[in-house]
Amino acid sequence: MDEQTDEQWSPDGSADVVDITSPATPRRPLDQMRILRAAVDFIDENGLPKLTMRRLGGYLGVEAMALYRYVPGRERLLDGVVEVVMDEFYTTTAAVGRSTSWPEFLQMNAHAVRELALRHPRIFPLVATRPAAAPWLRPPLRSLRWVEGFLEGLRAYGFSPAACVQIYRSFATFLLGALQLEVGTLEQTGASDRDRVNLAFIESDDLSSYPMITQMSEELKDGGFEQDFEDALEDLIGRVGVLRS
Amino acid sequence: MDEQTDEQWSPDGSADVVDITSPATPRRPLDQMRILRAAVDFIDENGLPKLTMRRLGGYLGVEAMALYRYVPGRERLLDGVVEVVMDEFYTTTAAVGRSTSWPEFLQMNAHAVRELALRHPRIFPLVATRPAAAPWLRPPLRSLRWVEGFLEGLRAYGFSPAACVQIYRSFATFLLGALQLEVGTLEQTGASDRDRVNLAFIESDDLSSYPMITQMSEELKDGGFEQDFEDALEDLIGRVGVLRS
DNA sequence: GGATCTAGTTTACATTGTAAATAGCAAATC
DNA sequence: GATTTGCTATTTACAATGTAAACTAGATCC
Repeated sequence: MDEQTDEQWSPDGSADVVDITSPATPRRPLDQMRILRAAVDFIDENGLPKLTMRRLGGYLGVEAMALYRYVPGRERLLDGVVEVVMDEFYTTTAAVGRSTSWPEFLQMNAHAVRELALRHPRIFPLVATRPAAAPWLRPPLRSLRWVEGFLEGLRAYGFSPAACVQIYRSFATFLLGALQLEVGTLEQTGASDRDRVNLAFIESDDLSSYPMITQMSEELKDGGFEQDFEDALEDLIGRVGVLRS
Repeated sequence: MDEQTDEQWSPDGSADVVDITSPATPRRPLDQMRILRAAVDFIDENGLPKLTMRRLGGYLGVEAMALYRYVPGRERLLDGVVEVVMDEFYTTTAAVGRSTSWPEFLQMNAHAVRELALRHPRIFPLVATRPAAAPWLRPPLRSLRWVEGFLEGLRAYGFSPAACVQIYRSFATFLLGALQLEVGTLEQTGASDRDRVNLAFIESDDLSSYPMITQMSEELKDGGFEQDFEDALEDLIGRVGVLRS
């Protein structure tokens, strides 16, 4: 199987950089960054469980073992994927800078993280759960550079150092909860498809025995993640305001 | 590997049952519940990555394939693990019932979930991230029975149906964020141990280039999860109070 | 020419999840 | 009693995985 796919890399060359010799080979040599970005794309397209070293190799037109020259192993590769995504996030966010008011600053940052999560719904769980580089970094806000900028921004708005840290933490908690929840519903069941094998050992999923749930099924049903997010964010901002004294 | 065992069921009826190796059961027939509980214990002790069908079999004194008579596969087994843990949670929580006031009701429930997370720190991520039975169930509050009781409680305190649902959602978001974060730090690095291979492709973890972080390193360092949890909970309760009108 | 390095491939192996066939053994049937 | 039936666990088997080690084709330098 694994048809190995005929190299869909356009051999366009286009390398008019300082490169001296002939670009005879259509195959650009591998490098760490290219592998990591390919992994990001691959997971976006096919999901984490499908990412194997061999398949990622095939995706890059290369044997699996070639990857090991640039990446210590699958586990570290996933760490790298997280860092790449967070870097992308950082560069698209750094421009936000100090806009006008601190509430707006928080708003924009929150929305930027949400967009990240929705742009990479199958990677976000990794961002959310992998152990961070430093133990005090709190996922999903785990890029040192980003945190630096965030704290700097808050400081400039007049918050005390202690308040800045507090805000960072609340912010992380809020984003992790809200986005993990939202993103989790996008990935519909993935592994366990609709074969309803008899694992109903504990509770019946017959709703008729749950009157409250039945009664509120209307309200429960509509997702309303966006609204929830905005509400909770608004609330967080309100709470932060108190810290400003 | 897989030592341990050496199967000494004596074929003759020699009565001395002393066997040091297998901990509890000499030879009771398997059943689904026993397997699931063993899986819970196993993950608690050894962590999810170490749980393989063969090892779980060995843990129960049985070959791997024996499990397949009672469980459709590894993926479903993990679903079952989640359900077992949530059931344990439900039974220890149901007694809480309506205590005195709704703030206290929320407090006790929140603390119960936190205790669950801290009692099973290596299982909580499963509870938090596996797709739930119904799409509107929000992890980690994913037991129908529990949700029913929760809504019932809130209703009895006079909240409107819409408010109940809203509270359920905020509650889930808060708990998911706070506990996932806390539990995540307990499992220190797990996969990637301290071999600092050169994956520092993007950011240096040299703190000297991050003045804000350095400046606030004091505040950042201490975990303070307990305090964060209580604060955020208090805040959530405050917000819920507004919904009561 | 060689020698050495570089970047990728081949081969190999232990471990995984799980399908299929098999064996042990109790109760049921003759 | 002997034998059939049914359940339960084991054995065997296989494809897929991560990764170590050996190998190889080309580029670079003496």
